[in-house]
Order: sequence, then structure tokens, then C-alpha cells
Amino acid sequence: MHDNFVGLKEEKRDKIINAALLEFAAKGYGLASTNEIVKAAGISKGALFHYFATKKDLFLFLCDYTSGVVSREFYEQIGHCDGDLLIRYRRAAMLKGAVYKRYPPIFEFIKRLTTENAAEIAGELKDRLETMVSYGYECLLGNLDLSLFREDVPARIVRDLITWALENYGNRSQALVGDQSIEDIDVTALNADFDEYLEALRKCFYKQ
Amino acid sequence: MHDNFVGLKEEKRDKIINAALLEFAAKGYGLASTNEIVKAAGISKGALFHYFATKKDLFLFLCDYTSGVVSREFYEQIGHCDGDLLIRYRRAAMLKGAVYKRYPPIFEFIKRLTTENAAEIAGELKDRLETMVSYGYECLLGNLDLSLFREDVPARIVRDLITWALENYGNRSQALVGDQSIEDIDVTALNADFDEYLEALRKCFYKQ
DNA sequence: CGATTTTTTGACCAGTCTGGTCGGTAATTG
DNA sequence: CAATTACCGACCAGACTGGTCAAAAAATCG
Repeated sequence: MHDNFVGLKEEKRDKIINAALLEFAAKGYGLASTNEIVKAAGISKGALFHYFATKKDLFLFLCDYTSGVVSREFYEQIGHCDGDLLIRYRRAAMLKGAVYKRYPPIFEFIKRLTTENAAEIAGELKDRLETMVSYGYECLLGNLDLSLFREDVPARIVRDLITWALENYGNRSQALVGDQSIEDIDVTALNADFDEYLEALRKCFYKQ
Repeated sequence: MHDNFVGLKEEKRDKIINAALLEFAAKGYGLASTNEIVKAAGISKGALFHYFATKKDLFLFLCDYTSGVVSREFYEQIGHCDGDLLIRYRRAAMLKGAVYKRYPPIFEFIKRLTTENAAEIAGELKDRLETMVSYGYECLLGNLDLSLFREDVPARIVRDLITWALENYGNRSQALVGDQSIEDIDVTALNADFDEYLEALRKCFYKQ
């Protein structure tokens, strides 16, 4: 179906993908506008519907595409690599940066999928989402070495608290970085800051 | 301006307020539909524009109204009451529950304000938001007794980590509870669960 | 080069939805 | 009773919707 789209030059393809991801992420399936997408992508309406039969087709393509990207570039690279949750998260942050650089709106898009409730796509979306979520959960949190955690607090709680703290750390960083262009970001300082928080978490939640 | 609205019976008024809060929270100012609001509120279009001159007028009223509610019922009740961050957060959770019960979409609405970017309301919104945010920050995190924290980690980091973990705990609880009707929620179990996490945080981040 | 095919354009379609109006009715007040 | 206020919902012009299509432009091929 999308043969003519995948044949496009990478730059143009990415621009269309990112424009569409951004629009769907911002407004959800129902309120997203194909007109806004073509405007942001710098192509004509006809072109978009030359690549994709319908809006729904485009949306589901993006689901599969982002699912593939995140699985390949993100989940598979961290899964089961190390039982230490904090080491895993550190690697995850690096990988996330790389994916973000190419597809800035991709994580917003995926996050939005979990609250998407347009009837038109509910069926097709449900399965894809479930497998993606459970796979991600497995890669990030599966097969953890819980014996590293301190023992006077249930491991489940330690894991949750670390996860939540880091998730919010990620949100804050993204908000801070959000406005700047990708080039202007001081990655070194960012990493140093992140490591400081990781070290604190290790001190507080791990066996000493 | 809104004399006729504030004169309404409380039940009807709250229904309109909640319907509008929900719509604005879900779609943002620009895409929110007054038609949806009147439908959800069970009133006619004419009535809504009898109470509020324009959509913008309604929106700004909601900003001020929620700001007032949250300040009175939430911020003022926790501010400076105790230097212990965890005690403060525990009280905050209780108060939040009470506000949520009457205005379920209120926190979603306020959260959405921080990412609102419709040009029509940018000016009016900016000031209100800044004062609300800084006041909330002051009440929740101002005048903390940092000496309670362990000393081998910078207090700033401890504070951040606790804040983030609890914020995400709140998100998760809200998601879990979200579907159920307000009556069905087992508040006792919820509080016990919350206390377990608070205790863990105290063990890990406070002086022993 | 010309002929054929593929890609791309943007004006255009019918239809939905927008914020807001207004003449009329129902309820309340004095 | 009259006068005022609260409320209804059909209605407005105009913006925007997803999607089409004839024609132009570009690429491919012999």
C-alpha cells in the first residue's frame, strides 16, 4: 500500500512523518487535521492522499512505524542487558535521546495513543497498543535484579518509586529542553545532571 | 458580568462548570466546543450565552474560579502547616480528594492551562497562571524543613525525587480510579496504599 | 528527442461544525 | 395583572473537514 511513500527520500519522508506525528499527538485522531499536516510537511493535499488512502490509513501506518522504530532502536537495545534498574534507565535515556533527535514528537505520539478513544480506530489500535505496552514493560522492567535493592522496603515499592521519579525527571527535562533547537542543547551538562540524580537514587534505594 | 450565573442553584452551576472544565481540559481552548459543553451540561445554547458573553469570557471565568477554589480549598490548607514534606503531601492528597469529588476535571483543566497556547487568550492567561503556579509552589514546597532529609545527598535532589515520585503516584492513582464512579472508590484501601509508599520514602530519604 | 508513466499540485466538493444571535416562550417577581 | 428575567433551540454566515480529480510537472525509458 505505502510503496510510493517508503520510496521517498528519507528527508522528505521524515518531515511528513514528524508533521503527522505532531498533529496526532497534539489533537488526537479525531481532531487532527490533514490540512495542518500537509501544511507543516510542506506537501500538497493530493500528495498525502497519494501516499495514504485515508486519514485512518495514515494513522495506522504511524502506529506501526513508531512501534517498529521504538522496538528496534529503544526496547531491544535495553532489554535484558543488565539487571540493574538504574543502569538500564541510564542506557534508556541515551537511546531515547537518539530517537528523539530524529523523530521529536514520537514519544508524545505514543503516549497519546494510550488515551486515544476515537471509535473509528479503536479495534485496530487496541491490539497494537497492548503488544507494544507489554513488550516495553518487559524490556524496561522485566528480569530485574531485585536483590540490589535495600531490603527494609518491599522491592515492588522501590521499583515503582525509582520508575516514577525518573519518568518525571524525563518530563521535566523535556519541558526544559522543549523550546531550544536540537543543536543548542548542552548534552554534556544534561547527562551530568542526570547522573547526579541516578547516584542519589542508588544511595537511597540500593544496598550500601 | 456573571451575576446571573452565580445566582444559579449550586447543583446546576457545578454541572455547567464541570462540563466546561472537562471540555476545555480535553481539547484546549481553541478546539473546545460550546455545543459539547451545553450538551454535557444539559442546558441550551442560549442559556450558556446568557451567563457568559463569549467563549473567551467563559474560559477566563473558569480560570479565575478554579484558581479561587484551589487556593482556598487546597493551597491555603497545606501552606506552612508543617515543615515535613511528606506530612504536607499526605495532607495535600486528602484535600485533593475533596476538591476532586466536587470538581472531577479541575486538576486536568489546570494542568492543561500550562500548555495552552491559543493566541486569543495568551495575554489574559499568562498573568493568572504565573501567580497561581508560584503561589502553589510556595505553599507546597516553601519553608520546608530540609534538615529532616538525609545528609549524604543534596537536599534539593531529595526534594525533587520525592516530589516526582509522589506526582506520578498521583497520576497512577487517578488513572486506576478514573473509570469508577466516585462512590465506588475504596478510600480506605487507597489511603493505606499511599501510606505504604510514604513510609518507604521516609525510610529512604529521611534521617533515621 | 518523444512517448509513457509516475509524482505532485491545488482548486474544488459536499457536508459538518463553529461561536454566537434572536424571536419567542416559560417562569418569576412585584 | 403587567413586567421582568431565565431559558430554549432553530438559525446564521463562515470556517474547516476528509477526500477527489483534471491537469501540470518530473522522471523514466526506448
